[in-house]
Amino acid sequence: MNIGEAAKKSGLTVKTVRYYDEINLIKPIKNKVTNYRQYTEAELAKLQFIGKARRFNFSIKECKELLSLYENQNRSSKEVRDITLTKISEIDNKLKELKNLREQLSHLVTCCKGNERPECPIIDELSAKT
Amino acid sequence: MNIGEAAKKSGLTVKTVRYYDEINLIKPIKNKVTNYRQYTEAELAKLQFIGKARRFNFSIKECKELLSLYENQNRSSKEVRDITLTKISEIDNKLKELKNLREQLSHLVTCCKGNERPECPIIDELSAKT
DNA sequence: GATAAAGCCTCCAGTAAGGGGAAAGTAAAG
DNA sequence: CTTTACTTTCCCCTTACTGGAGGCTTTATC
Repeated sequence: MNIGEAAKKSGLTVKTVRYYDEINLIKPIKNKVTNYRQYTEAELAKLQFIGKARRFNFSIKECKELLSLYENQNRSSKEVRDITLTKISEIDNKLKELKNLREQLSHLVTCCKGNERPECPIIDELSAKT
Repeated sequence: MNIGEAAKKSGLTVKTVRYYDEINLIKPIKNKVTNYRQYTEAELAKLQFIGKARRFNFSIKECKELLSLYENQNRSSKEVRDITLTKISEIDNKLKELKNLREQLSHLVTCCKGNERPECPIIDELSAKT
């Protein structure tokens, strides 16, 4: 199938699919005459796999790893699980950081009257030394 | 003061400070002879302000807005508060998204034995249609 | 005074993961 | 035969810097 159909069926954009070719993630064969990319069903499945993994917040590099495990029938499930656990721990760190930020910002907001006057504890805090 | 001192006192890197000059965020005067950037105390204070705002997850564009409010003695605190509220709501969206991801990933992990066998519910899920 | 180290300068390239758009070839429909 | 839709490559743009090369200036050491 052509790239448009592959994109539609995988829920990715044509640009994205072309990009995945460019970075050697999913390289379809090309029609020698038209120079169009030709995607097989197996390649479509991999595109869908990548799309889903990306939605799970895996980076392209991690997607590459997962894809090679996906293609390796002799993989150990431990390898996949370890990558996933690492990702979860990254997410946990990000969550902690964002919660902390949220708390500080919302504290500032409660201190700020939010009126037409110039006195503003938020600006004061941002201006404070240290 | 020279850029190195300004960087150190603001907790930013020299590269970053130079970048802020390049994007017209904080533009110091330059010594005509040596071509060195010369930072005043006021500019240092702004660098510190930016550094803090960046740590609060404000984008450069938002920092620019906050900085102009910081410099405007006639600002209304409402303007500052509104920017901050918007930022909090962005953080909330990100939090929701990450929590959702974490839940799904940790569900997958509990389903995966993580042993030497190839059967892996994580890969299966990533391979699943839809 | 010579030299070396540190600090500063500009310019170029690269990051992640594509998006936007131009110019040109190809295919399908009316 | 023409229009429209699809595809191609190419190049620039995004965020917020970071790293490095090559070349001045200043300071410290011998």
